[in-house]
Amino acid sequence: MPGGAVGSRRLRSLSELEGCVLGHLWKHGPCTAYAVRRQFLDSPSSHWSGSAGAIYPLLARLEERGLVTSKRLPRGGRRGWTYALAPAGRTQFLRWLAPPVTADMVSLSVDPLRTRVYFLGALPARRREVFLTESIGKLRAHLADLASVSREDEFDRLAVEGATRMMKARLAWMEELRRALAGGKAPQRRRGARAARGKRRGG
Amino acid sequence: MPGGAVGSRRLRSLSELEGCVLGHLWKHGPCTAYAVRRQFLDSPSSHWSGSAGAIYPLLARLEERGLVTSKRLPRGGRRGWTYALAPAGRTQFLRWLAPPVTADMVSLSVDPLRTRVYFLGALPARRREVFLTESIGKLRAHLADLASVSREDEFDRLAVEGATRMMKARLAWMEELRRALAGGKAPQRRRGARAARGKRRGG
DNA sequence: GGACACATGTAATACGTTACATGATTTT
DNA sequence: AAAATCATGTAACGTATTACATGTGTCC
Repeated sequence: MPGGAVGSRRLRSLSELEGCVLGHLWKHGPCTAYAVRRQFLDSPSSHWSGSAGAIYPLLARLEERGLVTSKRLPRGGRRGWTYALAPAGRTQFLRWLAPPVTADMVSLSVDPLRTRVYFLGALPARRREVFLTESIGKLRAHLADLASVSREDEFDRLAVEGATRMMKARLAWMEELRRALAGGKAPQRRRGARAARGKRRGG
Repeated sequence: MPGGAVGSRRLRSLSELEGCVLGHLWKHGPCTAYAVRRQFLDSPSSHWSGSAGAIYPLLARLEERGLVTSKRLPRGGRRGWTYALAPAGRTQFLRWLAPPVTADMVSLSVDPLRTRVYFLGALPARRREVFLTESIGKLRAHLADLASVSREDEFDRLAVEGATRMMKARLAWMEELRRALAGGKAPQRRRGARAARGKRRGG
């Protein structure tokens, strides 16, 4: 989420992405910007693309704030730097990691599938079924992918376990949804329902 | 997610927020920008803040693209407009709503709680417990809030059911996590673990 | 009739995205 | 050594956020 102007640059708390990057540095030790990118590039369920345009400037900003330090790459002719967590960065990272737990941390983020369910009444029954079937298929595939993501420590394992549980809940929900809509009591399936609703609307 | 320059402005597909706004217009008929804002303002688990700076310009852009039409408010001296879904907007909305289901629609978005679990090893056991306990408490409160959000139609009900299921999965996961970490086999609880890990890191 | 919330915007800012431009390394 | 891929960035862009400015209605 793009942030506005908040407080004096130095004291601003970390964004989620900044926290993740600092966390990577904490967990894996000094590394290049590209190694950080790869974490996002490789993850099947990362919200961020790990685009170069995000990571390189972000690390530059973190260095400007004194949260990381950089050294020229020692090996070979490759230009570029390795970044390491600075003491101030460690402090900020722990502050970001620890309580208090804010409201936006517990609330669900946007879910494109759920969002569309709100408006599923706009589709004829046939297309709804196609949508649900396709979603369920992709959900299953994604769940299978989750099983093979790397878990380098106990906490990775626990976190992936959480992701898996949520994916399973989402899948089960969509399966029930399909059953409910395909079965007897499908809402708005009687003839003329579409036209009748159309009159209420603008276009 | 902030988008880059993609294709010619006219043909660009809708962002999630644009889809939601058009969907609101489809579902509730013509209304003011503020009424749209309220949907986000009132929802306890919306990713978007519904800030004025997001909605007013967004509706202006949609009008520019011919997806909505506006009329001056008929009632009273209040300035401002009501927006209605235009035929082109309806078409685009249905295109946004329907298949194909893309990968980013099925993958889990960022979850601040889960993100932190990856790095929970950075906290001493005591602070971990505080974090988990506090999270669980807020999760329960949020779940209670979910029970009272408005459901104006069957699809609202189904969507909220999905949100509830995911929240419950998240809660159950965190409860188990707390049990696992508090109980016997807590990782890195032996003395000196922190210092030992510290040597690996930069700070 | 002043205080206060509601409603309607605008301004400045930050930042993640795509697309592009090179340089280095490996493959063929 | 030409081609392909990996790694390191930069540029332009869109857009959500916070903060502010102002007008309108309601409540004491």
